[in-house]
Amino acid sequence: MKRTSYIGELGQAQVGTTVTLQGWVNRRRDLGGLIFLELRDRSGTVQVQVEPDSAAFAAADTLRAEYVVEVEGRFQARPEGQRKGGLADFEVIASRVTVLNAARTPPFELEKGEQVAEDIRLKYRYLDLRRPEMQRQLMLRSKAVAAVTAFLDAEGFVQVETPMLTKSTPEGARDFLVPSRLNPGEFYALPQSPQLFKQLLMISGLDRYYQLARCFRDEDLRADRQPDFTQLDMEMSFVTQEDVLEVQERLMAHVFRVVLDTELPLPFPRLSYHEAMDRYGSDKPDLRFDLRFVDVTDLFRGGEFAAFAGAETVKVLAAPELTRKQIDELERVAKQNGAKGLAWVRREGDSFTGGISKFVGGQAAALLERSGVQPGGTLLFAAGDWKKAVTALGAVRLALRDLFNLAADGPQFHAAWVLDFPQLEWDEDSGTWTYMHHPFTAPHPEDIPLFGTDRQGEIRAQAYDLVLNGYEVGGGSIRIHDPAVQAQMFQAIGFSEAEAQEKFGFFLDALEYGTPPHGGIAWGFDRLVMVMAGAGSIREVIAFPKNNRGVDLMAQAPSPVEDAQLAEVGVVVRDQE
RNA sequence: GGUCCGGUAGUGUAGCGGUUAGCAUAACUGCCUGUCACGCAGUAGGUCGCGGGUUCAAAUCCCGUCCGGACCGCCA
Repeated sequence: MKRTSYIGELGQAQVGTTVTLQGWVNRRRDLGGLIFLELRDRSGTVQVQVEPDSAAFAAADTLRAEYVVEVEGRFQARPEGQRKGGLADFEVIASRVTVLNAARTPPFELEKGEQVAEDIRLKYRYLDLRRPEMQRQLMLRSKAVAAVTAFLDAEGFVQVETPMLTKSTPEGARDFLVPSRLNPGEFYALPQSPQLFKQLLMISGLDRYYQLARCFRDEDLRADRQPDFTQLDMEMSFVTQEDVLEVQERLMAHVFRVVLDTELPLPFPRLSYHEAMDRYGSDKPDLRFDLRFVDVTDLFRGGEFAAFAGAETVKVLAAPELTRKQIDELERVAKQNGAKGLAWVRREGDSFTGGISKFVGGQAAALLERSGVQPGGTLLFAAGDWKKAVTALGAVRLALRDLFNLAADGPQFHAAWVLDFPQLEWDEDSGTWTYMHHPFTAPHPEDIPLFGTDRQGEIRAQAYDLVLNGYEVGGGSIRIHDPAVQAQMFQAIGFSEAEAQEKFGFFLDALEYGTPPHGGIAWGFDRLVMVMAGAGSIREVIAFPKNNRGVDLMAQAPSPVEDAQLAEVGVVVRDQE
């Protein structure tokens, strides 16, 4: 290799030596007689000076932004008074400049990076990825992979790869389908997660498994959701929930220590699903700030304000002083998240004005005391079914966070566990019970007798979510290892024995051949890296992401295919209307 | 499927009923020996996303549509 070092490795020690560097022209400052170049590689940038009588001058004169060049020259300190700190204390006096490749004028200025429309950055992703910020994020991700691998390997986890072409299952997310040429009319599905395979590995006796698994879900996208994404998938045998959480906390702390030099306080705080929903209106609450709901259901029950009088739940959130415009915006948020409206009052002295204040006269003292609202501050109310009310107010809580930058005063990272999810959830659309996590999640043993009773909605699952800064970065459970409990579970969700056999027969068979108690978790690895990098979107930490319509704007995927290809796999495309 | 925001030279934006569609930056040409967002002078660059409507007149107002983004539904 002709290159003597990365640019970022240069420093005082190299002063006086001749170096050969290779990289891209970041910037050219042509003073006529004298040309300055900024040369960039993945490690940094350095200034190159080309003097008019130098053999390098002719080549340097032709350079433009993003040309690929090799520069040979003397590395030296800059004249005093022109040292700008760091590598800008030094420069390379070029003796030779070789153009390794010319470049067309870039479609956007790389240094404008973040300000450029994202679709243009995505179309020219290879240029966007030249930006130091993007390279920093990819390198951070790479470090996180290395840290995870080192930790889990040391803890005795075995890395196993599971198939990408597998069986479609009817439940959960929509599958991506792959036609089978050798079995016309039949399809593989891409895995939504390696769930059954990792459980089978426990049945196989591997005891501890992990994998950075690519997963695929054909659902609508969000800033933190891609159709293909990466899970750090783990499973352990002969463990209790407590064992899983303990390893996970040490793993997470290790990753933050190695990658970010940040200590996460252990153990992580825990709250139940019910507490999380009841206080913060989310099963993944952002706990960098507290701002919790206050229950005031009793103050309004049977009172004069009809909208609150008969409500199952009335919650209130104490906000800072808000303008009418801000309240309108927050009401819009509440409505989009299922509320009928967002009632409010403003504190003036020891009473309330505006909004629904004429209905709260009698409750003013109690409201003041319970909410602790500051003078001038606003109380925001949500009422209705418990779940609807808290969910809507939870969205308002996050809108307030964004409005007043509430997370800024808290810790940079806040990790917590959310536990005791319901085993079953009533699905209003289908009028049936369904699982909340997945159908292999083990219930709390003492709740098992509730299966099949009218209290089965109270069954708690041994399921847990890892929440970081308001993002669900991990979720898992202890699994059912007793075929009899598995049968009860299928029955509860209206799965006939025949259906269960057809969909999961191989797995149910396996359960009967000596299944150890086991449990595990999967991290949404892209999301975790996003939070660690301080990025606002998962796309910022994925090299080649898709946009929010699932389109790869660079590769132009998806795309139509040749009729001959379709014929080979036995697929006929119907006209769209 | 729904709600909201946006679309004007390569890029980022101003203009919001009558403008020669402006500014910055990038690009190109010339000048310039210590710049570092180099500077100076000049040149070129626009289907104002697309279609329809209102109007004497539309980048501007209305409707539709396409594209981009955020969110709801969905995502075990």
